[in-house]
Amino acid sequence: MTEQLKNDERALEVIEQAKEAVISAIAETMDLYGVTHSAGRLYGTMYIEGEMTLDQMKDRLGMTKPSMSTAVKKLQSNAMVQRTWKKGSRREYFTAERDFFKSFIAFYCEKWKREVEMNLVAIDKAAKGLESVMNNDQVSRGIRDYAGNLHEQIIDSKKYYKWLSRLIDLIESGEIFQFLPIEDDAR
Amino acid sequence: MTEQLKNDERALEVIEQAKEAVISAIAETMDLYGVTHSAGRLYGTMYIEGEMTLDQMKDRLGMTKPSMSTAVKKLQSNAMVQRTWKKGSRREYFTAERDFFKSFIAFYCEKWKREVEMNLVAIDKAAKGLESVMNNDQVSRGIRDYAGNLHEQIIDSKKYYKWLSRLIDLIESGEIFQFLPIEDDAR
DNA sequence: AATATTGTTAAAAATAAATTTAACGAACTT
DNA sequence: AAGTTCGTTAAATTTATTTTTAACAATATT
Repeated sequence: MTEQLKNDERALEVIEQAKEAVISAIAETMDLYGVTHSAGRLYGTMYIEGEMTLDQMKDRLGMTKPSMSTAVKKLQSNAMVQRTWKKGSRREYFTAERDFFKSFIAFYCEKWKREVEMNLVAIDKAAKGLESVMNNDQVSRGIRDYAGNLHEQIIDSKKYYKWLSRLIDLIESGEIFQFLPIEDDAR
Repeated sequence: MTEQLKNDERALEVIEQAKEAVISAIAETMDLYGVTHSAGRLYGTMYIEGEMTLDQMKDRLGMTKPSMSTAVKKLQSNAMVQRTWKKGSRREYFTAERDFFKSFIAFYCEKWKREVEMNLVAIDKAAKGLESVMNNDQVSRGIRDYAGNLHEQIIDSKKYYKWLSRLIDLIESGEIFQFLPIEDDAR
């Protein structure tokens, strides 16, 4: 083996370790937010390796094709992975969203929207029931007061959901980057 | 049974349903962010019922004390629940953070900080390895270029982590409420 | 038309996570 | 000091989730 080949081999090993460090950090990070570890690893791998097919994924991660298929679907549903078209090929290629700002926006806004929606519906439903108790003078004072206190508490929490809703708008519209610009000095 | 008692009973039933709606919505919401369903239910219950002991929790949720103990610890670690002191009592009382803004800040900033920290460490480590390859002229051109591209990609991603870091500051300092005030018109 | 290739679905197996039972330990009470 | 109360820890159990194996459907290739 020539000197050159040995150097190249060592270099490739170093590169693999570098990739591994980044992929692991991404996977662990995503773990924090309820993404399964292997979906996180897959995202990290695609982020580093670029466009991949299901077969490439299964070889790279040492898993089966069905699990790649489901993991990729999950990531697609979070808008963290997109399917890409390759003319002439029947194969499906997938690309990780490389712009973390877009991933951030898609991931959080999606969840926050569901949070706002679900809770406002529940609050309105609960508030109606509580109001019917509060306004029924056939009911004991103590119980009506109790309903009144609960009512006040849950109505008050709407402030938060409305604020969250405006935060979503601020982020989705990109307006947030006026207050908090992306800086370019990443040394 | 008197008419009054029947009305009260019905009213209490309506109140229970109202609570249940709110608690379920909170639990499902927290599920989205990787909090287990029962920890979510516990938080929701404490949010609605106020201060509780472990024994009250286990009775209310129909679970055992050890699971309440661990769930409450998890919630405490997210700053979503605080221990409260009761003079004269040896018992431990716990209160859910009722200010959702505070919960929001504690929950996300905590995770985002870990995300920034972990990834910046990994990136710096990876970048060092890649630089050693890029600067080694004993290594083939193609491999050095490959390392260079990876290097550029991961260094570029630091922009995002730095931005996220500034977002954390903005939120933790409360400055964000200047741009995005809490509105009080929650009708 | 028969055979590959590619991706998905469904049931089974393996793995991981949550929950309980049981036992312990600390702090108070008598 | 002996007995209680309250909370935690550790092992065992249960439950839920992930992963695989196996079968299938769709599309292309021969």
